[in-house]
Amino acid sequence: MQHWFVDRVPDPMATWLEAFPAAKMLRREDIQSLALEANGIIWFRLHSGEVADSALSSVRIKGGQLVVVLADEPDDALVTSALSFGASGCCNTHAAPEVLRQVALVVENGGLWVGQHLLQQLLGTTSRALKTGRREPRVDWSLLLSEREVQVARLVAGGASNKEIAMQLTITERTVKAHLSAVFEKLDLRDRLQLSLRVNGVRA
Amino acid sequence: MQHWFVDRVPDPMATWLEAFPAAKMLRREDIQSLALEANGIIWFRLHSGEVADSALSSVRIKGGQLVVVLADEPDDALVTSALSFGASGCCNTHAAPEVLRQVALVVENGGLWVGQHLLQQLLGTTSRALKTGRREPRVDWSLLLSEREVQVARLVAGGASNKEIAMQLTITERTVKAHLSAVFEKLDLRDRLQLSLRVNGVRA
DNA sequence: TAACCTATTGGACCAAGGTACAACCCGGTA
DNA sequence: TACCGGGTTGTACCTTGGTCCAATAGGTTA
Repeated sequence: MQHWFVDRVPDPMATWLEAFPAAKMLRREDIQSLALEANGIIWFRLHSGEVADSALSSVRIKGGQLVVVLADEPDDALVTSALSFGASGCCNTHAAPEVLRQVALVVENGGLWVGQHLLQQLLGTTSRALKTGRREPRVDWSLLLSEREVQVARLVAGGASNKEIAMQLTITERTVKAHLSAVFEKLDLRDRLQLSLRVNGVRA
Repeated sequence: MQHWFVDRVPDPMATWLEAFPAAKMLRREDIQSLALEANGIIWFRLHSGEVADSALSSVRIKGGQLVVVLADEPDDALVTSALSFGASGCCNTHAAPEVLRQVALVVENGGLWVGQHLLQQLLGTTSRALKTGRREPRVDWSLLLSEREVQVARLVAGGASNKEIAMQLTITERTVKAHLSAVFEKLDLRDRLQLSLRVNGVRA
């Protein structure tokens, strides 16, 4: 699964790369000329003030191509217009890496990703689940760790080996182990696979 | 995150345990007396012919308690009534373990899980993403493996060690390794963490 | 029947993951 | 100043994961 991030500027958000290290950046003007395989997700960023229609019209959504809109200021109107244009979802530009992975998970399985507020509107019900205020099931792990430990944890969760992490962060493999030991201790996990499940939200 | 499966019968579906090995089974009559912590998901099974209202009325959805309905024969009416009753989603009783994990992922993050058909109805749009017929992005891994290899792969993906898998399947740890080597070979993966990402759909 | 796939196991072996104990540097704080 | 936490690294050691080569056995298919 390849990920392309399309923006007006060539620099990706740090969170995007954290979510998908292998992702590629594209300028909007480049997207036309490039032949993208169908097997991937295009993340199309909409800056503040932009509307979905005019910006997205430059993208030819070919058969099966999945598009997710990253909105600086998402609202229901923007989401619906994005969906009606053929996008598979819409989320916040500054969403955390875990959220982006979750969105990708849903989208690549043929699902649509819409915000809760919109769903509530659409359903028109007094769904309790929408009102229980469960906003923070993920208060957890990243808050318990130091900044460096979070970096290591995310890379591990993405499948990287200690050696790869060491190179990426330009530190010793030994230091990676030290951070990981601290992470395991703090989160009460026994190995990197458990950590991956925790970070990726697959807790069983 | 604890999972409880509530059914009229005490025997869980095999897929449920594959998805959440640590899940607990409950009879419907037992659910009242049991004090369930808020930190978990209740999977409530509706058999063929049952309607959400009458069956679900036995469940007291306390503050923050997450409920997902497992329907033998889901339809839009059932889903909407389940949601309006306070459930966070509704999916098929016989859904694959990966789908169940995905549903859990969405729900525990405060999302709602609804079928695509319903979403299409609700949106009333001609969303292309809903019509591209992308039903099988996951044609992949399980079809490439033998039955035994699939079992091992799922347990690995859930975070189990070789020793644990060996005990669970009552085979030697050596045999587990053999199966895993075969799995890695067939799926072109390098280690168990990559396998976990693949099975759990976290491919970056 | 021969060929083939799957499941199973053994032994040897190497690589990677993880722990224990200890040390250094640095910035903030009591 | 002394203390503490975070980041860094080292040595040594143990455990787990994974591979290679090899073998047995049951079932299916050409």
